[in-house]
Amino acid sequence: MQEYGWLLDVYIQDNTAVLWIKREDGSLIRITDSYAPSFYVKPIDWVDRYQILQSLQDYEHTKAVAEEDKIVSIAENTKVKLIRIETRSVYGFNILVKRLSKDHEVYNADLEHVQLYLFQRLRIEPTSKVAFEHYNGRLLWMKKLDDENIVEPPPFSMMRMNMLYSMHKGKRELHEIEVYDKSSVFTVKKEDLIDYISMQNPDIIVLPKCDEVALQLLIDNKLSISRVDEQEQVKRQGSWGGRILIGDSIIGHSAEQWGIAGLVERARFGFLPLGIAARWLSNKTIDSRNCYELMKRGYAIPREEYFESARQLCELAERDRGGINVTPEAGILHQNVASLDFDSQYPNIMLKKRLSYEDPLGNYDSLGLIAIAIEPWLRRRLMLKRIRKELKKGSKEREYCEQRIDALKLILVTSYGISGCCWNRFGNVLTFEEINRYSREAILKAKYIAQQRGYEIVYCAVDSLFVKKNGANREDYESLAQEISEKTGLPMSLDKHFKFLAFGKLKSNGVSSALSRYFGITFDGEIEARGVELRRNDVPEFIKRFQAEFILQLLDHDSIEEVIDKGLVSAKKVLRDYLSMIRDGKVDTMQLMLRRDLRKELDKYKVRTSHSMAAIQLMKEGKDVAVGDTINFFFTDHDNKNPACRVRTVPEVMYDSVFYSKILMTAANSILEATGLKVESTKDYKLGLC
DNA sequence: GCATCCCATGTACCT
DNA sequence: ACAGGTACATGGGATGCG
Repeated sequence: MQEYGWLLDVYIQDNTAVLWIKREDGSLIRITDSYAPSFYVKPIDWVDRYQILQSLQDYEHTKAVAEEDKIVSIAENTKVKLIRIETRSVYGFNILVKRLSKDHEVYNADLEHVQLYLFQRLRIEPTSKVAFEHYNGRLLWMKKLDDENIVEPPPFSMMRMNMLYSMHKGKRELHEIEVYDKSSVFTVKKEDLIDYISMQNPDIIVLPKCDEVALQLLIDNKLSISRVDEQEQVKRQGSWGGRILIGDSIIGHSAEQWGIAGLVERARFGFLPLGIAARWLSNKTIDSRNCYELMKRGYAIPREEYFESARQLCELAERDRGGINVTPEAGILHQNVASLDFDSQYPNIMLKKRLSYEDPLGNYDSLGLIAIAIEPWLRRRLMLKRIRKELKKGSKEREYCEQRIDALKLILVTSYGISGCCWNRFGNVLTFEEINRYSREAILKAKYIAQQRGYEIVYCAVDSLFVKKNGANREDYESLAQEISEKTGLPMSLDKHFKFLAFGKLKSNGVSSALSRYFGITFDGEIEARGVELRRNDVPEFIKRFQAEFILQLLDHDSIEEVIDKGLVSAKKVLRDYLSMIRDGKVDTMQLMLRRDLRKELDKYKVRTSHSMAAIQLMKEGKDVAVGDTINFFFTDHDNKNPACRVRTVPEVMYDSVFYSKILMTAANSILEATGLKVESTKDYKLGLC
């Protein structure tokens, strides 16, 4: 009987492929499929070939041995006679690969088994909508159904939880679990958790420090997880018994930011199970897509094919340069500025110029590996952007759409980033440099065209151009972008139309302005900022709120005269209000917390940074602190000689009002300095302080 | 002997 | 194990001062 559903998870267990499918009625079904792992080996000569074939004939681990013609290098593209070894088990596979790879080139040998199964046998991306049939739980056939135009993600349910610990006889113990439901939070006792999970029956469970916590939970609850390979299952691919377990912070985003839609997008691009797609970084994810595309085309995957030739230093200096930029004038308030951006500049360059690892200069017209891997996804992202325009702001559909767009953006940008990276199996520095060269060329051309049309260049960086012209309106800027698109062959569009815009001064020398540090207000009345305090994650909420308010009060006016007359006055009032709030000790300490990530083990810190000191305090209180944790702390005595006495993690002591006044002033000053607006003297405010 | 400046270094965050 | 860039604290040594 034919059934329909979505491919929730796939993994290899006990030498069998296990597929979990979420059916349309919401039920979950587990189906198995046979899997015989295989790889290739290249004989050195005919004697060697004979020996390999002989030695494997009746070997206990081999199921079948055969010769096949395969392409083994993207650079050469010619077929080579390889020996294909099909093994009886994952164990046998590992033994044979280890033995043969000592003296031979082996192929398809360093991919995960689930990848080999998906690429060679199932050939359907996990999370896809599928039609299938099974007999007694054995897969008979499965077909991918098209759901490419549906913005809504598959109906996978997600549950997010947080662990609360308590101290018991000097030992840290899991006490209860906080579970986040759509809008509410409630706690579940440890012993009730498994019942609760069974009741809610989520497909995806999001939990902090996924692997350790998940394993411990399952072991604590004696849930048939004693077997080593099941523990491996959880650790390596984040799935267990039809549920996907992922960490709460995934590749730079939280699980919510990705959303199921974003994760599905990543899984489909990587041709990977959701749990793996959620934990693998971009290099591996893109490698996965590359390998799939190559295997589909008759390639055997080499262990490494990274290319970098030795070159003269002067040649390097000439070629290996990043994007150019024109430093903006700081200290003045620009009016009527437009920012024009090349859309997906790097991916478009790679495609248009046919640049790829194997053809770094784009000499041949054929589609290279990079284009093969990303072209469909660049097109898909454009389609999603078109769909987004039709979706209402704040609607669920729009959010799904945006999650997909963001996930693809990361993949596309990263495919440029890894093009010349030595960790990339197929990487080639020449390709990377050539992309940069075209990027420079394009932005130079854009600059030239804008100047020809009488626009003043305010700022120009890798893929964006800030221009202004007296009396120019939105349509003028749009047609300029249009012209640049046509002449460079790379799509460019108007991003923001600023009423007022200012660039931050470089803190190090105070003169030239900083790259990518600006703020302004658009004609839609929206504040836009890059790089300044209010955009920084480690700055206290109170300071960020202040700076946003300060900029709004200063710039939300119709003319520069009004900014000077009214804006400056009301902004100064905001500054005074916030300063007195700090001075009077009225600010909620939670609003003054700095957040900083612990990026290595505590004992590895050479410098006693404030957040590492805070982390030590937390540890002494019995909290568990680990790499990757975000430390929340605030300053109680910033100038204390002893770094350990400067900070606190819990708001039991009064904050250091001098310190917070100082950074508030800095946040205000960097705005005023950037605009060049004269305040009599910022010392005035300091007087009010002491 | 102590405060202050200078600067390399370490660390984290942003685009 | 994406690249490239900035900001800013720390702490040891140099310098200044009494």
